[in-house]
Amino acid sequence: MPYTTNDIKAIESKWQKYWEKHRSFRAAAAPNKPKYYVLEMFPYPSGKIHMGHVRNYTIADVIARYKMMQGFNVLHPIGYDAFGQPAENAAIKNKTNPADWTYKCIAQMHDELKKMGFSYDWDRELSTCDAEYYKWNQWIFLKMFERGLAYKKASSVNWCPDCETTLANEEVINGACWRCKTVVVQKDLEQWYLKITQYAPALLDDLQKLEQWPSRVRLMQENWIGKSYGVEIYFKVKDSKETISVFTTRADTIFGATYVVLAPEHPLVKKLVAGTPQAKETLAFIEKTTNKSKSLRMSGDQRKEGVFTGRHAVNPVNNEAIPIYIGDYVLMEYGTGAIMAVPTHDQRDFEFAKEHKLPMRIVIQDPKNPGITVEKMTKAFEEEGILVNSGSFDQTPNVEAKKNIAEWMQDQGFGKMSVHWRLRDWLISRQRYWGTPIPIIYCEACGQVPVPWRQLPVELPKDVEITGEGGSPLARSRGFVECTCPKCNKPARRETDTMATFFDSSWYFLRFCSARNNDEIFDAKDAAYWMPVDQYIGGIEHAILHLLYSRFFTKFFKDLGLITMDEPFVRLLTQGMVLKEGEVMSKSRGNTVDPDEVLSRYGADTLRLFILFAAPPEDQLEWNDSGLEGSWRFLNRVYQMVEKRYSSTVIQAPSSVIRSSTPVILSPKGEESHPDPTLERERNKAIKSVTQSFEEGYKFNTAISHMMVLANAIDKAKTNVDAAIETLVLLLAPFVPHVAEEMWQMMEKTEASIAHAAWPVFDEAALKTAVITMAVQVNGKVRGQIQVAPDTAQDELRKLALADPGVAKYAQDAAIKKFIVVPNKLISIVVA
RNA sequence: GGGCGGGUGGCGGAACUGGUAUACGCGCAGGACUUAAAAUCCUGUGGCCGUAAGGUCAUGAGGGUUCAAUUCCCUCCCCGCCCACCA
Repeated sequence: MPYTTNDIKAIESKWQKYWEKHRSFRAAAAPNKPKYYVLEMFPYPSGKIHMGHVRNYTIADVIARYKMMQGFNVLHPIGYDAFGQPAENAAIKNKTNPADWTYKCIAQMHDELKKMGFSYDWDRELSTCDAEYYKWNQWIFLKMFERGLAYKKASSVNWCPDCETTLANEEVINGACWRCKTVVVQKDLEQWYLKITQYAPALLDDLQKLEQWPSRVRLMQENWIGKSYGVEIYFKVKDSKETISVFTTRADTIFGATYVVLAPEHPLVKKLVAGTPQAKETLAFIEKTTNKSKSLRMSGDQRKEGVFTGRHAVNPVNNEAIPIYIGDYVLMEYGTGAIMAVPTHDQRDFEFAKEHKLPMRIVIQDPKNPGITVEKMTKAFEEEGILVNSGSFDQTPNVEAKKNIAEWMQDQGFGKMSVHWRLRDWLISRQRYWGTPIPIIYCEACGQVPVPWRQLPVELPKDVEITGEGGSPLARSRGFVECTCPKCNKPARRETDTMATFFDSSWYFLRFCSARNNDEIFDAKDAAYWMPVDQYIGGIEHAILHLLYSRFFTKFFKDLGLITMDEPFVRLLTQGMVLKEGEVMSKSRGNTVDPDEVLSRYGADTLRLFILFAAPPEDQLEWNDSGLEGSWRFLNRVYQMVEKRYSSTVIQAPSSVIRSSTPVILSPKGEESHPDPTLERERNKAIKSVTQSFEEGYKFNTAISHMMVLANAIDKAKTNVDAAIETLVLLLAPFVPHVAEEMWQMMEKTEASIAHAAWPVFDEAALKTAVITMAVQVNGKVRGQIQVAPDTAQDELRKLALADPGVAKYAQDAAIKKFIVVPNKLISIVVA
């Protein structure tokens, strides 16, 4: 009797209740038991889960359940990344409070996750917007403040006009806000930063330890941190006491420098142009450029604008006086904010030089085009070549010269070798309400005063109206702002900015180790046992942001002596996107499939199975309704197989359901003593293949196909199938936990729940066959097949192969030049 | 512009270390059951030629190495993602 939607609903809710009642997935540290920490990137609680969540968490759940069956002590927690702007936007729209809205969403989300049957330890569930959680954000901030790692500075920052808040560099994507896509502008503001740059070397070097991360994520982080070796070269300004320091990675081209360019924001600019005829024009240019949005200014193939300052600089290597320009293509934030321009060997300089008719000089000869002149160049030559016009360095390959010239300049005092990083400090202040208050008090007499430990948490006031306008909402709460200085007891005011929400998610994996501990951020013993996270799963979009910040926090905690490991995530899996009709499923595109609808029609197990079967976890997944139907069919088939065999304890289907007319044949249990060797081989093969699919990179799609093969073999065998069915149910358990539990119960096994039954093991000997099929090729083409005993001798193989009629046709009368045997697989005969 | 992935039937995707390409599923076609349909079950299913046996061509295109190439090498085309005036 095929089960129905109602049957499946009954089965799923029955087992969900069972797991809840028995707290089946509660984890407790057990120092003598091997642990496994599986974690998915926790969700923002929007209230409804989407297919991306379902995919992410299903992958994690299968891994968690598999490891449980393998005997690991598994920690698999869940929580909510609950601070952030959507709650504020919703509050404005619905005239509610962000807290009320968020907690309502969390409750909904919680129910949806339960309906998927995920094996979470619900006792550790947490929300970052709980004061008992964000209290520790403040604690961390103060620890950083104490060590000078959290500091406030005025600078030009990224500002999203739509969100009305500042953004970190990592949050600016193509010059636009990562959340709302509004073009980001620059603003001069005093803001809080975390000194992540102090950890730049460790963050870079330790990427090597992350062998089990996708290499592209490591590469993306490497590029983001952006270490480059080069030389800072000092150019004296002619007729002045000033010196311009430029940074270059191309010391080999120093003899080709024909001008110097400063960023418009460079502090020296105003001093240099003062009193020159060019002063007015220069200042106007600076005004114009700095008002331009950063994204516009940085967009690639733009005309390079700039002006001459009227001053000259002296190239230390040849004492040439070269003009000093200001150009919009030079960025103040990188290097020294000044460059030496070598138009012949740098495309950007080349374009600028053409635009402004500046001189050029070739210093690296193109081996493919040795006679070329400056006039004939159409673009910069940026490849390897031999140095010319470079004094005593002439005729050296430029790669070699790079090092030699750098050392020589350093010896001569012309410059010093240095390293520059692309990574900037992390701007964490946000002018928003729904986040962790930054625990700082401003006192006229004492300055920035940290909130004393025992006063934590600094709680978010509830009486703030959220309007979405007019700066930090907290500034409008007098009760919040007005306070007394902890040092001198005089009236003072609180910081009204809140922390970026990425702060919250940078350490939640540690909190999960002791989620209910209110005396400490986490228990050192618990963290030592559970950490690091063995398997982390989430989207590639966090390749830089969240993963880099989490690594930074982990290193900081290690320096505090709280933990001993220096990397938080041993193994990372970045799951692919869910597409529909070739496009990413998203609300804005309106092409989403609601997991709830699928759930109410097919149940969680079918959804889980389909999602895992349709594509390897890292690849994109194309949604397909008939594929879903196929998964339903497969589960149904297996269920009937078990039901037929073990009858009685079946969920009673509603009477309205028309039952199949075929009578169920009840066979007495325990009658089998000699399993069919073919089926036994298939059974062992399935265990081996499914286990391998897990161990070799979580190829769930092939794992499922192997289970299907076993199901097909059971169907074919008809009798003596008990052992094979049992194996199939066990293999299915991590994937489709509810149906597996139900089938397990029908089979009346001793373990009450299959979730903690042992993962099956295979017998290598059972995989052997008495007869194997070998393909026979003649001149590279398969012409026949022969059945032989394993490891048959060559002579025998030769005889048998040539006796095959198909082979004989091509090889019989010909002279055999070669006879190649791939043991137990293939024979290749080469004839003249 | 730079970097990293990819390109296999009508579709999602398999293929160990170079060893019988297309596992498994979807879809499709035919059949069984049914008054009929749904569901279920059985059979077939890369293209071309052939009644068949069989032959032949196929893993983005072209070349190479090899007894043997989806896999290794060279040239090129296309798609996706990330970074991008970083000196």
